[in-house]
Amino acid sequence: MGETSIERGRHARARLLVAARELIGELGWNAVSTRTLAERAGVRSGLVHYHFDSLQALLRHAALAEVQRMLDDTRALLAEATSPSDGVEQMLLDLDQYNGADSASLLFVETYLAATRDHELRQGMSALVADFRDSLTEALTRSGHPSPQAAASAVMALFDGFVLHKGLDPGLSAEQVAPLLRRVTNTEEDGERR
Amino acid sequence: MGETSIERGRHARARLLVAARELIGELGWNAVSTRTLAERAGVRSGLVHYHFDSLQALLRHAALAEVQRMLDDTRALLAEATSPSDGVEQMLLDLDQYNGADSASLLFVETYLAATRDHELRQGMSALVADFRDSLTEALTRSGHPSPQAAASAVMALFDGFVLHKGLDPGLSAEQVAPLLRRVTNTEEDGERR
DNA sequence: ATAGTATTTGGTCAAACGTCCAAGGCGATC
DNA sequence: GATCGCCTTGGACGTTTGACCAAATACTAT
Repeated sequence: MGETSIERGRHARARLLVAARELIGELGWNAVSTRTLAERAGVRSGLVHYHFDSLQALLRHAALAEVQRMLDDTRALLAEATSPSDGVEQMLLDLDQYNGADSASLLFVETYLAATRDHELRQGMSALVADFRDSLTEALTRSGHPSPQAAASAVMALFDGFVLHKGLDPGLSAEQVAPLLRRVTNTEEDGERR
Repeated sequence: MGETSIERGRHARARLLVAARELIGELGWNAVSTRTLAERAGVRSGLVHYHFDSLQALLRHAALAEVQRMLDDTRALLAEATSPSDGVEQMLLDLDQYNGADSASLLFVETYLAATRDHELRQGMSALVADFRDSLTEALTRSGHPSPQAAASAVMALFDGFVLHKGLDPGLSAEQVAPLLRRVTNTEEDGERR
C-alpha cells in the first residue's frame, strides 16, 4: 500500500535474511543457493545481488545476526539467575526446546564450520563467542569460582557439543546432564577428599 | 607391475576413500565433487561411479570408516588408563594434537551435520557413537560413578564441543579444562557440602 | 592365441550454479 | 505530469555439477 520504495526494499532485504537463516539450517551452508533463497523469501533471484554483494555476504550477515540474537537471549537467562550455577543450568534446560535437528540448532553448527573457511565470518563469530564467554567468566569470577575462565570454556563446549549430539540422539535430555554440569560450575574446589 | 586387475581396483578404491576423508574436512561435505575427488586420488572422474553407487555413498563410506578409526584409537586410551578419570583426561589431552581446523577435526563435525540430512549415514554414526558411549558408561560404572550414563554423555558432548570451539579459538587448551573435566568423571558425589 | 572378465578412460548430458545487467516499475519531488 | 532515484524483474553468461556409458585397456583362464 502506501509503502515507499525504501521501505519495500528494507522489507525484501529482511525477508531474504529470514530465508537465509532458515535455509542454512535446513539444507546446510553450502547447499543454499540464490534461487532457493529467493523462492523462500518470495522475491526474484536477481534481488539477492542488489541487496548484498554476494551470496556469501548474505549468509554471513544472516548467520551472525541470528547467532547474536541467540547468545543475547541466553545471556539474559544468566543475568536473571540468582547464581551462575543456576544460570548455567537454566541455559542448559533452555537448550531442550531444540531437538538438535531443527534449523536453529543446525544454523549454529553450520556457522561454526563455515567460519573455519570464511575469514570475515570467522572474525565475527570469534567476537560474538568471546564476548559471551567473557560474560560467563565474569559471572563465575564474581561467584568465586576457582578457575572461571576454564569453566566458561568448558560450559560452552559442553553446550555446543550437547546440541551436536542431540542431532544424532534425540534421547539426550538436559535434565540428566544438569547435575553434572553443576559440578563444573560449583564454586568449591573439586571434591577430592580422602 | 605384477598387479592383478582386482588389486589395482582395490587400490584405486582405497585412494578414493583417502581423498574423500581429506576433502570432506578441507572443503566441507557438500563442496566435495566427483572431479576434485578424482584429481586428489589420481584417477579419472568416471571411476567414482564404478567403485561406488553415488558420490554420497563414497563420502558416507569414507566418513564412517574414519570416525570408527578415531573412536577406536580413543577407546584404546581409555582401556590403557588406570581409571576412567585418567582415561578421559588422556582422551582430552590427546585432542590437543588437533587444532580444530585440521581436516580430521572438521571431518568429524561435518559428518555429524551430514548425518542429520542423510538417513543411512545417520544410522551408521548413531551406532558408532552409541557404541563408544557404552564403552565409556561401562568404565564409569565399574569405577562406581553415581550417574555413569549421564557422565558419558556429558564427556562426549564436551569433547566434540571442545573441537568445535578450537576451530574458532585455537587458544583453547586441554590442560586448562582437564581439572574441570575431572569434576565430571569423579566417582564421588558432587562437592556440595555444608 | 582366444575368449572372458574387471578396470579405466574420456566424453556427453541436462540441470543447477553465482553473478551480472538492461529494462521496467513506482512512489517522491519538483 | 515530468523527472528523479531506488527497487525489482527476467533473462543471459559461463562454469560446474552428478550421473551415465560406449569404447579402450589390462589381466586371467582356457
